[in-house]
Amino acid sequence: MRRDIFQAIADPTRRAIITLIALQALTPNAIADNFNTTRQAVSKHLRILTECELVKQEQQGREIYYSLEIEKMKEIDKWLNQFRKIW
Amino acid sequence: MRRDIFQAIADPTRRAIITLIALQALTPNAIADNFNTTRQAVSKHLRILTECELVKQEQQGREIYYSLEIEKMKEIDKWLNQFRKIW
DNA sequence: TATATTTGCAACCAATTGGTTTCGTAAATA
DNA sequence: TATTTACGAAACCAATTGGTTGCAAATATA
Repeated sequence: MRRDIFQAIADPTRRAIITLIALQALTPNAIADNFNTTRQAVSKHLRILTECELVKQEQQGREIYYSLEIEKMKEIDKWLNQFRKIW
Repeated sequence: MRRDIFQAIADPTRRAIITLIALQALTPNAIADNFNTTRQAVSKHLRILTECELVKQEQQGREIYYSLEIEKMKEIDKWLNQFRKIW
């Protein structure tokens, strides 16, 4: 299964999740509350984000807090570098 | 049909095409020669890239030269800005 | 004029996607 | 202990994707 950061940010809901958890760690339910979607749908997005290491988890009792692996975002920035020489 | 720049760069072949035509305008056949794919497949990728205005065409006789709309690439950079405040 | 080349476009196909429903498990609470 | 809550995972579904084949139009060449 192809799973890279560019595919991860292709989905608008995932981009919104990324923006959301960039500021603070949130549980799947808390994330779902911010969108017009179900907890399960968010869960699937989180799995994809986890698989490409864009997101890290922290278990706290029965809750799991998700937050952004900000370092990974720099990979997009790195890819853009080749175009910075032009623009 | 959803068609934005993030979805456009999700495909690795399209990213390679973008890199290729960033330096020089090329025809679909010339682009296809660079990959292990057919002219028609490249053509479909070019259509997607054109639809989200990442690519511009220039007709020259029966040939069509495709080149990168470099300004559009800045939209990705713009989206990354919100994370630059953090990293 | 007849033929070859370059291309876009439509039809089709298998694989993947985003989503839902359902289920099982683990932790908190009554 | 029984119930509720939070969650991941699996099965399933419709829509989309990347790719192919085939064709028609336009330009170049013999």
